[in-house]
Order: sequence, then structure tokens, then C-alpha cells
Amino acid sequence: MTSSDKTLADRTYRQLRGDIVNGRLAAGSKLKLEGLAQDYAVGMSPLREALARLMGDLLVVSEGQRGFWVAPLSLDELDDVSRVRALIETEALNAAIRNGDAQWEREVTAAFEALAAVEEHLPHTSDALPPEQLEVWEARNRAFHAALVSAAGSPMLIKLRALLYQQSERYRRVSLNVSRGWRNVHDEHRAIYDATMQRNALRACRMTELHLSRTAEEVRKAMAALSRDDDAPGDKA
Amino acid sequence: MTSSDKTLADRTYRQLRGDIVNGRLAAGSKLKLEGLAQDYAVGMSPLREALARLMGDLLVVSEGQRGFWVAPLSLDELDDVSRVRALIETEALNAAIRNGDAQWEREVTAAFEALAAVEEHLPHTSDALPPEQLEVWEARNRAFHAALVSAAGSPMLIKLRALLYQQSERYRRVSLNVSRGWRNVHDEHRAIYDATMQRNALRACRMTELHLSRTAEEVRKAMAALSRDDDAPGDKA
DNA sequence: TCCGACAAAAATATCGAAATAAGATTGACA
DNA sequence: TGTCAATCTTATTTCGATATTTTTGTCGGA
Repeated sequence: MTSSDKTLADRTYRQLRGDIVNGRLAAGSKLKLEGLAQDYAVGMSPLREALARLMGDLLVVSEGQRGFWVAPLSLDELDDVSRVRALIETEALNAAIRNGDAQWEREVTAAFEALAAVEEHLPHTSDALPPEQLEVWEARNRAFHAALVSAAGSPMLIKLRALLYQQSERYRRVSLNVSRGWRNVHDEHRAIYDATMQRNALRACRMTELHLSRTAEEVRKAMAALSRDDDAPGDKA
Repeated sequence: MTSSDKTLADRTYRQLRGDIVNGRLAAGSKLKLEGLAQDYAVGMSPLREALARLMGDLLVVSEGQRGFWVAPLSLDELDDVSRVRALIETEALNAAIRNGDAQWEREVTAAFEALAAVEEHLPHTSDALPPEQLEVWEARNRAFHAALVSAAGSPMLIKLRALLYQQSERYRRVSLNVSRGWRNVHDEHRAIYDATMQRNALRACRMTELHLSRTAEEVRKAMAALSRDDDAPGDKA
């Protein structure tokens, strides 16, 4: 699609990843190989290769001779991911603030302003957001957070951060489907941005932790609500 | 081999991973698919599936339509991996010391004593170690470090730690091939073990950092020596 | 002679489809 | 009601076809 789709397996990997992260493929659902091969119009070989790579991203799990599933979501894992993400993200941001040069500042500013342009007229009370606008926000949010840490000078930190961001995104998408409006997430982004530009690493990391924990809290509530909804209408045997 | 080899791709994944980590497949070398398929006695599909999974472990890199390579090693990456590993490992150890119960203590003790049994009569000056004994030490070292953090209560931390340990192991194996003997690594392990058993998290983490940075330093020297050797005898065009 | 562009050939990576084998399901029988 | 076997579904793998890259060889110009 966008970048390096030299091979069919590559393209399928990206498509599948997107469909899992944004929830089009439900968490925990069985991935029927034949069906997927048809949907994505590929043969078994590229499909299996894509699935194997997604296992490394912790988006797919497999069991011996029984097939593949979309990795399940759970409240416990949400807490786990959120905590580790905070650790990695603050470490990376700290390093970036230490190492970042003028070019980095420009990139962060550009990413922030692009994000701000979307966030400033977000519905505060509405319960639904046009999917297209949601995709734009997701992309710019991802870009902003990526830009912040891009000067960390540590490929490994950046790689792990990307992995954890993706995990978080899956959870966040769940809550966006049931959320009763947007909290003033823009203020939080601005606080992180300002502290970063002032090279106030301590404050920037604190604001980041706050931002992450608030997001996690929101997801937690949404998931709890969802599981209540799941239990109530369903009957026991 | 050992655990879940339900499928050919699984077995091949493990074999390849082992051969890369212990250096039987040289860093940076091209992985010729046909050759590998013969060596491991599998077809293309399971082989490619294994390689795709190894990409997720950062042990293999691939390029578009041009094939696979063993991920290269570099001094920069050694520093990067070492730093991030220290971050993750101390975080996990800290949590484990907070959460670990009596069962955990027993497991750590057992792992430590098994390791000690090998380390106590390690050659202090010898320059070569029988490969078989080296494998035993590697296994017990891995088990000891894994046991320490096993009670961290965070699957994600443990997963990332395992990834980084594996990266470090690759580098360590390089240095073991050229090392002029063993430093008193056993004292370092004992210091970590003692502090852990005393539930002295601060000291345990400090000792861990020291242990990791000393190991990294040793590897750094070995790699520098190797690259000198590589340059000197070789001729320019 | 030396180099560079170009074209053919070889090597190799990628992919799809059919064969195989393992697991799940159904139904008969005890 | 539980067990076993036959059947069906589905994952896994092999194999062969296709597409791409790399190498080799040839020619023409400096």
C-alpha cells in the first residue's frame, strides 16, 4: 500500500495488521485460513508468512496444528501493556529531549500542529465520529507520539515503543466505539508538547504518564462496560 | 525438539534461532533458501514461515524480493541493546522482588545453585572451553536470569526481557570465542542472588546493571579486536 | 585495451494449487 | 451414557510454476 510492498506477503501482512488493530478482525476470533486467503486474494504461502510475522507483533497467536487466532484483549493485559509502555515511552522521550536537535524540534512541531488541527474541532459530547475523521486522528496521533521519541538515539527503544503503541491502539479503538465523547485529550497533548519544547524532561515525562494512564483508565471503563453488556444478554447453560 | 514442535515450521524456527544465536550462522550472512531447505530437510513454506517469525525476534532481516540475511551485529547496536536491556531487566527484577513468593525464592535458589555448580570450576586462565560445557553454562545462565524476573507479574516485561536477553546472548557468544578466560562472573551472579534473597531491590538492580555493563564491556573489547583482525589481514581492491 | 551499456542466461525468491496429515465431529453401537 | 470408528473439516506441507534479481557475456565506443 504505502511503503515497501515488494511482495504479496508484505502487503497481506500490512492489511491484516491494520484490520486487527482497528478491530475489523475481532479480538479472539479464529482466523480461518481459507476464508482469509479469499478475502485478501492470496494463496496460502504469503498468508501464512504474514500470520507468522504478526505473531511476532503479538497480534496473532497460534496453536500447534489447530490454526491462528487474533490475539485476545483483556483487562489484565491492558494494565500490563500500559505500564510497560509508560516505562519505555518516558525513557525514550527523556533521551529525545536530551539529544534532539533543531530538525527534531521542527518535526515535532509539525506533527503537533497537524494533530492540533484535527483535535481542535473534535466533538466534545457527540458519541459518534465519522470513521474517516477517526482514521485521520489516529494517523496524526501516531505520528505525533512517534515524532516525540524519534531523536532518542536508540533504535531498540523506538522499536519497542512502536510495538507497545500498537498494542495500546488496539485497546483504545475498543473504547472509541463506546465512548460518550472525547475528553480534552488535546490539552494533554499540548502539555506534553510544551514541556518537550522547553526541554523540561521531567515535566514532559510526567505529562506523558498522565496522558497514558488517563487513556488506559478510559479504555478500562469501556471494556468493563462491554463485558457487562456481553454477560447480561447472554444466558448460562 | 524440546517443547512444542507440533509443526515443521515450529521445529525449523527453533533450529534456525539456535543456529543464529550461537553463531553457527554468521551474522550478516545471506540465507540461501534452497540451501537451508536442504540443511533442515524442509520445504519452502515452513522455512519461510520460520524466517518470518525470526524477523520478529530481530534475528533475521529481509529485503523486498531479494531474500533473507542473518541480522548483522554492530558496536552501536551492542550499546543500544545493553542499555535497553538494563532498563527492562532492572524494572522486572524490581517488580519480582516486590511480588515474589516463597516458591519463587526456591526456584531462583535452585537456578542459582545449578549455575554455581558450573561456574565454580570454570577455568580462570584457559582460553578455550569445551563446547559442551559452554552449552551447559549458557543454558543455566539463561535459566538463572529468567528465574530472577519470573515473578515480575508482567508478561510483557518478561517477553521483552527474553527478546533482549537473546540479543545479548548473540553478542556474548562472539566474545566467548576470543576471550582470554573468564572474569569472576560468578561473584557477580552471587551478588545479584544475595541481594535478591535479602529483598534488597536497590542493590540487586545495581548489581545487575554492573553485571550487564561489565559483560557488554567485555564484548565490546572482543568485537573491537575482531574488527581489527578483519581489517589488517584483508586487502583493499 | 578499457569501460560502459545492453542482452541473454542463470540463480533465486515468491507464489498458488494440489496432496497430505492432523484434529474435530458425527453417529452407531455397547 | 460413554466409547470407538468413520467422516468431514481444516491446517500443514510439498511441489512445481512464475516473476524478479543477479550474473555473465557481448558488443560498441573511447
